Amino acid sequence: MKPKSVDTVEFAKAIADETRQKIMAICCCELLSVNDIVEKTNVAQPTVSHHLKILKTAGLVRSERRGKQVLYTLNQERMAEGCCQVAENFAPEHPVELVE
Amino acid sequence: MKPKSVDTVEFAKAIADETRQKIMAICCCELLSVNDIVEKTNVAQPTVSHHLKILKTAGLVRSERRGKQVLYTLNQERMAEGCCQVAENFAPEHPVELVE
DNA sequence: ATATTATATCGATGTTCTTCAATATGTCAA
DNA sequence: TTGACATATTGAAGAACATCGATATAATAT
Repeated sequence: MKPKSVDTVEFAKAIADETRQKIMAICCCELLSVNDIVEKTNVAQPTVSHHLKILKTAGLVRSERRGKQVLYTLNQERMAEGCCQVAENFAPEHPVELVE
Repeated sequence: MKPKSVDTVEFAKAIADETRQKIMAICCCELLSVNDIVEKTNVAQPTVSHHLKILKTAGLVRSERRGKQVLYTLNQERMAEGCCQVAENFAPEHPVELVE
C-alpha cells in the first residue's frame, strides 16, 4: 500500500520561504512554544503564527496545547514523504527512498 | 566528501509553482523545445521562457541550442539532490537516500 | 471577576511573483 | 540581405505573499 499522496505544489509552496525554513529547522526535533520560536528567530509573533498556520495546513507541523502555550514540532514523516513524492515525480531515473 | 550543497530555499522556490511543475513533468524524461512546451501547457511563450529561466538559474534544467530551437530537459540528478537535501535538513530521523 | 500571559486573527503596507502583449535577438534558408 | 521562424527580454498589470502593529481570543492564577 502506497503512503498517503502528497500535493507537491502545496508541499513546495509551504517550504518555499526562508523564514519558514528557519522555523522548520528550529522545531525539527523539538517541541517548542510559539514564544520559543519568536525568540529564536527574531521574527514578530504574528508573523510566526502566520507561518505556523501555513505549515500546519500543509500537514508539516503538529501542535498541541499545553496550558496557555501551544507547542509545535515539525512532522518529519510528512517532510520525508513530500521529498520522496517530489523525487518520484521529477527524478524517476534517480530513485530516492525512505530508509528503515 | 559530501556532494555539492543545495540551497534549499532556492530549490523550494524554484519548484513552488504549478506551471513550473507542469513544465518539469513534461520535460522530465524528454528533450523538448520551448514551442513543444508551449503547446503542451497552453501557456504563453514568454511565460514558458520565464519559467525555464528560473529553473535554469536553480540548476534544475539543462538546455542546448539545436538550430533555431533551444531544447530543454529536466536535470533529474539535481532534482534528486534537492529532495535529499531537504529531507536531510528537515527529516533527519526519517533518512532518505538515493538508490543506485 | 480581574489581571496576566500566550497565541491567533485582523488590517494595512510593501514586496515579490505570475502572466502576457509587444518587441528584440538569434538562427537559418532562399 | 531579406524574410521567416524560434526564443529571450521588456514593461506593465494584477495576484499572491510576508510582515507587523493593533486587537481579539484563550487559559490560568489570584
